Amino acid sequence: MERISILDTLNHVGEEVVLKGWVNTRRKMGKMIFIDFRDRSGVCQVIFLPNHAEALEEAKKLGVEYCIELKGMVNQRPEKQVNKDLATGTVEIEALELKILSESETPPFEIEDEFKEEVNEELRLKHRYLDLRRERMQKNLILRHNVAKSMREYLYEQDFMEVETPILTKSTPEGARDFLVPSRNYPKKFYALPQSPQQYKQLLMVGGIEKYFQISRCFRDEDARGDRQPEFTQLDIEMSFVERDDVIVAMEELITQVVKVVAPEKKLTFSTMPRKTYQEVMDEYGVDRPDLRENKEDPNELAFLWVTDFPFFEKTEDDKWTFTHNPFSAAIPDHHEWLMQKENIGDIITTQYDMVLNGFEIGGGSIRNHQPEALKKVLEIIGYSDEEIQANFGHMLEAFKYGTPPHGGIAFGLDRLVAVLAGEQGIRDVIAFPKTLEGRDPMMDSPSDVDQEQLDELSIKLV
RNA sequence: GGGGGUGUAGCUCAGUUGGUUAGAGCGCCUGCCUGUCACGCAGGAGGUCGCGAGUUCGAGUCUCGUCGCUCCCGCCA
Repeated sequence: MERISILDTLNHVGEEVVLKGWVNTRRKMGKMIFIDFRDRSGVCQVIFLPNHAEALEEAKKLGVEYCIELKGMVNQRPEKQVNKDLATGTVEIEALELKILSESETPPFEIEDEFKEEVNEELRLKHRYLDLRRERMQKNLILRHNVAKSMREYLYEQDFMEVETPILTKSTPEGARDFLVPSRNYPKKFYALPQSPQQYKQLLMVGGIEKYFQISRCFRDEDARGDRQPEFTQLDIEMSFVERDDVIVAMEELITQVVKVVAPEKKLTFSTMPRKTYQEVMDEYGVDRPDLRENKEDPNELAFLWVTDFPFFEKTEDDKWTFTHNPFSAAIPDHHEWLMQKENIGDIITTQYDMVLNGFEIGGGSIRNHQPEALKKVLEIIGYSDEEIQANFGHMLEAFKYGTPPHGGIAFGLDRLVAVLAGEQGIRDVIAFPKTLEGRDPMMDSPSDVDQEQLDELSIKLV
């Protein structure tokens, strides 16, 4: 007989079924035993009665988290025994046969935690495989899966192409600190893990892909936060032949559609996302990612907002120019001449747009400089020499010589978006295997020592 | 790199002015229980009070150091 899911028992009243899953809780009542039986779909109650003595005898051995296979009869519960707190509360499984597939030691923390307190996070991470069995993490990962799935479905429908870009890539001087990977074939040289697929996706536009997306892992070797991990996931998008409004409209439709599909219970504060300039939000709210919810206590309210018209450059402490967001961005058309003449640098506005949700920056992008001369001006303004420009960005300038389409795009922080939709404070609870704030994995115990032999192959000497 | 919080049973925590044998709830084990669903009742096991020094007749408690975790600032194009 084929296994069915626990939730599906509702559709099999009066039938014999086979269920597989885990023992959530036990209630031993002398001559009969109840268990709450759990699989990915939910929980239902099983009763072991003396008229099926063999199963009852086996059930006496059961502990929590035992993995079992069960043949049973799905019975409608009498009116008085219905459990309104349980999705399957109108039925009950009368156990006929029980097979223990796998015993379990007593878990280090309780899996069934509806009324329990928050468990120390490091302990959860050390036994993440058990933490993942808990309702909270199951819900969050299912939500995350649904978000990614609906993003893909929408983008496929809109004729976007999914393309993978390298994880072993090149270190660049600007931006966040890189994670480095030593090269064996080229002693003393290093790959870097990508901080984002930015350059690759633009080169895909040069390559004629026109509409690209990727759910891509990004790496930044900076100290973590509740909403920042050393590795995180972006929905990365780039489009050719578009202007700023085209991207904003398309992305607004994408996100609105995703929310509608995965979280229909959510209410949007604004039916179309308001757009405010950086100057406006700073004047009105004092932050560049204001939380515009009308009722911040309402867990189902979502206030999206576009912030645009950021200054392109700002001064560093040592009085040099640096870019505020992205060196590959174009200036707004009205300021393009200023950029080309390197005039009024502090007043130049970039095409950068950020999507803000309930006070979190969940996405950002821009129209790019597709003319090599314009990109070169940006790099000159931030103080790179011709040699540095050639070494670090020569491939971009070279590529842009060959009929580069105007293009622009965006990257969404998938972890943050899912965290807000899940009502979680931080992104670690929507990532299957996150790192601690110090960048450690307590379960695998990484980072870790390596053999001398490995170091020798890489020409690395530890100090 | 800086600042705050925190560390006591498997888990979540309490622990008075420094006082003699360190507690509770949950979990776990044993027994009883045919309608429980946060089952109930009776009994039981379980502690390097993060680690190390110091003060003291006496330290979970005070002092110093150290380590872990966590939150924030710096940082994060």
